[in-house]
Amino acid sequence: MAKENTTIYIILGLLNHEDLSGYDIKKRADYMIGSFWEIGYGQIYPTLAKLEQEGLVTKRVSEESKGPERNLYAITGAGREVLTQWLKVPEQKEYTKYEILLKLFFGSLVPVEESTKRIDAFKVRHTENLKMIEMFKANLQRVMGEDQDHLFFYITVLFGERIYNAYLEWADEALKLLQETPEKGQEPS
Amino acid sequence: MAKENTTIYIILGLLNHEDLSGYDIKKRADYMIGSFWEIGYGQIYPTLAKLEQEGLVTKRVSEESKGPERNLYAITGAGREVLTQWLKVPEQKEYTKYEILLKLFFGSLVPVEESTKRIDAFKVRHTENLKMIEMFKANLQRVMGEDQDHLFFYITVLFGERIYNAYLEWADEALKLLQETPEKGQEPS
DNA sequence: GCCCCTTATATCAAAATGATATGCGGATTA
DNA sequence: TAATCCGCATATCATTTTGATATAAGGGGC
Repeated sequence: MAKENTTIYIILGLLNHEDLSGYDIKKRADYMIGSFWEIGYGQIYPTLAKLEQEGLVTKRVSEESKGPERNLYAITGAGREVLTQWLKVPEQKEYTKYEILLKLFFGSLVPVEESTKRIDAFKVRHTENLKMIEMFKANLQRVMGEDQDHLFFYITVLFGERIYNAYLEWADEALKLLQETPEKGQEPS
Repeated sequence: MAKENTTIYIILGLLNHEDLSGYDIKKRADYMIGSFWEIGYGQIYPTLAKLEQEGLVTKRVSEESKGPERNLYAITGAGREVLTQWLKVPEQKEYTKYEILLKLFFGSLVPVEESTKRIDAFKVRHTENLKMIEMFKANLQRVMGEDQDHLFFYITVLFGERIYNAYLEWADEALKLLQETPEKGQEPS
């Protein structure tokens, strides 16, 4: 498994639906895959240049005279081929990085309140994320069946729902454990 | 929030318990935080050099004459200070990257079996991870209460348990949805 | 007319990824 | 006994990703 630029496939996958600019790609990606894969301009623009050079996408300047100049990209046959090949390879990158768990892991160095505050903030953040996901889910359920793309989108939304719920359940469990723990026996009795 | 080398704090956190070599750090990290934060030699050795240069750790060559030469690192007072400061800052990096969801998202381009095979492999992988986590949990429950470090370790283990369970539940839900879906209406009737 | 926001492209240093190179010592195997 | 393989241990490198910043045009509000 060589070190592989995954951004390539995200861009090709999005362009497979419609022609987009780099800016559009960022917005689409944030909206549609943002809950499980983040992407920045620092990856998008260089990768678009690379894809164009390799003949997997073509670039044209948008004609609309209003607003700033837009470079619109379109996928080519070769690009579609590369995308399909990638989809047939089973291997998959998967990584998670939770700084909160790192800080909790080393949490015995600081007062317990630091840890509970951290978990509280985590809860707030993911309660918000869960709310968003539930909105997506409700919207999707209304249009499901129109085409099979929606089913795949729906499946990724269900993933988000499960994960955010797991986060919140864990947070409550962790807070309860921290509350039960006597503060190193330093309290006056 | 500047671009921050998190590896620094992992190393300092581990060295805070005992002196370790780069190789030890890798093994400890894999074992203890590997389920939510991965780290490679490519980060460890350069970061150790940087930490030494900044006076946050000191290096000495291990005396044991058996086996290859070992560089043992110890945390300094300044290092402990940096670690504690980091633990007091609430902000936290958090990202997840699931290539499987990317491939499912664009899954309408390939036969449904590709997607189900992918999810099956995902299940196998995480069933294994869950089994490992349950072992950790059982071991920890036996030694809990001995010192408060175990509680924090336990809390991170509970996180893994929740997450892996969520993965498996989602996988079954997704497989069910894919099975229910007619294959683009191409079957003879 | 001025300020702020959104659109839009682009670049850069720092950090992380993932693979590979090198070598020692001990155990297994031919 | 020699050959081979594995675990320990340090290290580096190209590629990719991160996260911040630079630049600029156009539209809306005041």
